[in-house]
Amino acid sequence: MTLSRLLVYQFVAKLLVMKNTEEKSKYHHGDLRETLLLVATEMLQESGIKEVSLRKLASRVGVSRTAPYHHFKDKNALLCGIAEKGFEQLHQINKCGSKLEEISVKERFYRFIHDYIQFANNNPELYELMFGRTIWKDKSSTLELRDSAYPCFQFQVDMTQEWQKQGLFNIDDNALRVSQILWGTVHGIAKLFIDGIYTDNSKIDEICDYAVRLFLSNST
Amino acid sequence: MTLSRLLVYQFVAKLLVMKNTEEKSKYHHGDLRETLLLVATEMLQESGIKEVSLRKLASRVGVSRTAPYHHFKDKNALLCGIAEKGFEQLHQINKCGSKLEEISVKERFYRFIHDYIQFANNNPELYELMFGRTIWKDKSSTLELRDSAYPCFQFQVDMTQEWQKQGLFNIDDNALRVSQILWGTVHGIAKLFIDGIYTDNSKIDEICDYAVRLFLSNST
DNA sequence: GTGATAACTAGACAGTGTCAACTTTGAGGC
DNA sequence: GCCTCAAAGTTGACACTGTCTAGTTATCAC
Repeated sequence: MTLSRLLVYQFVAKLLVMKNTEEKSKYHHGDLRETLLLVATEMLQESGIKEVSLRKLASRVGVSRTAPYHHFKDKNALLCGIAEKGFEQLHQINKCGSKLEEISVKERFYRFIHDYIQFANNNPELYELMFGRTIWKDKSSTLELRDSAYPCFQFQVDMTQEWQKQGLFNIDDNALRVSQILWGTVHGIAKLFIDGIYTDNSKIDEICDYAVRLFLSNST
Repeated sequence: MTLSRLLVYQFVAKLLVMKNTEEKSKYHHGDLRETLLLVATEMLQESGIKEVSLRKLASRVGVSRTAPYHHFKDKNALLCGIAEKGFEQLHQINKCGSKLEEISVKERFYRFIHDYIQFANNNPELYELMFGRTIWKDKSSTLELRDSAYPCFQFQVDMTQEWQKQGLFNIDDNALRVSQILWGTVHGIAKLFIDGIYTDNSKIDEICDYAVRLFLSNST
């Protein structure tokens, strides 16, 4: 709903900017909110969250220091906006992986673990932000962020339920709890990698292998 | 308790300073390095890493803004110093848990998981610092930090080896890899709790139960 | 056209980490 | 006991940061 309104707004804004001449005054940017999110994500991926400052962002986009405040309540809201898109991406990856019907359940389970950790590894700074306390602790998470993150969380529980039905895990176990352990595992491994404690990236496949083995040594 | 220890410590430090005359000049603090670490840890636990600034710390200790720079190269070095002590604590907890010979291996395994997550939960800000990218990424970790952290990491591998010998895990598996999965799991769950994504602390015991069950459903 | 209002700007303030230059102090060699 | 010197502590300064207030400009609805 907010998204659709946003899209309408962007469309209108672009029309307005291009209305007469392409060299229309730039006092109004036209699509500043989305541009800010894009450039901020770029800065994040390039040089880490520590280098993302509203002032640098603004100057990079070509607006004044305080312009972003008309689109985001504060810096936290901007960060939530970035994380939002991250969750949409991750959700998409999970959905794709679970759809592969030509491979066995066990392989799909491996794929989930592997793709998850790979996503974190390919987008370390984004992942750090998405699951960091900066945006989650102290109820600082935006409503929109929660709207984008919760379905992603829920999907992991749904997948676990599916795995139970297919015999990977005990059907009598509480799916939420099992999912919390599984997610904890991939999250923990991902974190240890991207935080620089596990350093040998070339071992990711092997580690995923072991994870699958430890969890499934009893099944099938 | 931390506070009382701090006060005792400061008292002793002051005693040393006042060795001869009680109104000895306070120009030299006497034990600024250790006091800084203690008070900084306090500030960290009280109100989070975001509230720990060198200037506030200095004023709280009663010295000038730049005094800490004579004992720590920069803020990062101070944070490493705090984390160092955290690792010593965690190592101690692990060692204690592994010594309980009157309970079964399986119970000791449960205790490891439980105590680990409990430690993180009791010291969320400290744990966050200890394993955060702030001090680990970009080779910013101090030599002293690594000296205190690596034995702690190694101990988890040693424990895993012990568990293998006792039949909890396949003896032929690579102990390092198994340990990486196990540690990943407890680390991930701990992080999800302290970062505010898993919110129901009352479920910690149950979650630990499930973790043990998932890993050990094949053994014994 | 005419408000109203959304979008944007500049100025200001209180923070931050850290560098350089200066002062005080205590310990060790004479 | 004095003198030196390095260690410990000081103030001033700089370049940053997020965010508030007040003012300006462009655009939309009427």
